Amino acid sequence: MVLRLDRAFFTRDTLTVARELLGARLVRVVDGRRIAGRVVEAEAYVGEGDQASHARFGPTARNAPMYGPPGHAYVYLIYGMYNCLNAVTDTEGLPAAVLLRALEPVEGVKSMRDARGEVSDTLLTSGPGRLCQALGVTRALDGVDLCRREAELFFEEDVTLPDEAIVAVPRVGVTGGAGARSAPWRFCVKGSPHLSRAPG
DNA sequence: GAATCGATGGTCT
DNA sequence: GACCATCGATTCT
Repeated sequence: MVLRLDRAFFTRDTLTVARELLGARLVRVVDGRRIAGRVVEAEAYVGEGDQASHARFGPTARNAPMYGPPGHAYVYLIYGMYNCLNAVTDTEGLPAAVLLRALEPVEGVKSMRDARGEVSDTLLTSGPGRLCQALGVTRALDGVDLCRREAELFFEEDVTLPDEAIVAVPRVGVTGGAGARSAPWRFCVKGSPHLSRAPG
C-alpha cells in the first residue's frame, strides 16, 4: 500500500515541505480514475512579510485557505483564465503555502491529453496553469482537505530525491528587490524535461 | 531559439 | 483602474 502524505507532513516549515514535495506524486481522482504526476517543481510562499505572497496585504476572501489548517488546497484564478494549485503548510493562522509549478506525467496521460489537447509530454503538465488543466483542478477544489481518506486530490510518496538532484533558485514572476523577493524559494528537479522553464 | 503580445476576469489599493 | 505566482500564438533573429 502506497503511503499518503498526511497532516503531519504539511505541518512543518514551508521550505522543508516544498523541498520534500519534489518526487512526491500528486493524485487527482475523477470518476474513480486516477490522474497523477510526480512533482518536479514547487515554490514556497511564507507569511505576510513575503512581498510576493497573496497574503502580503493580510487576510482577504481569496487567500483565506492560506490562513487555515495545513494540508488543504488553495486554488486561485490567474490572468482571468488559468488556475493555480497550492498546498497549505505550517501552522494554522500563519499564511503559508507551496505552489505546484510542474509535474512529470505518470498516470492517466490519456485524460491529461483530453483536457490539454495533443501536445507533447513535456508540455502536458509543465506549468502551474497547465498541470491544473491536465488534472482538472479548478477553484471548485479551493479549500479542500488533501488529507481526508476520501479526498479527490492528495499526495502519495513516490520517489525519494537526494539533495544533489535538486536546485533552489529565485521564484518565477518575482522581480528584483531584497529579502524574500529574491530568495531561492523555487525548487526544481535538476535536468527534468518537465520544468515550467529552465531554472535560474 | 528568443522576444513580444493579446486573451480575459477576479482581486485589491 | 491597475495589476497580476500564465499560456500559446506570432513575430522576430
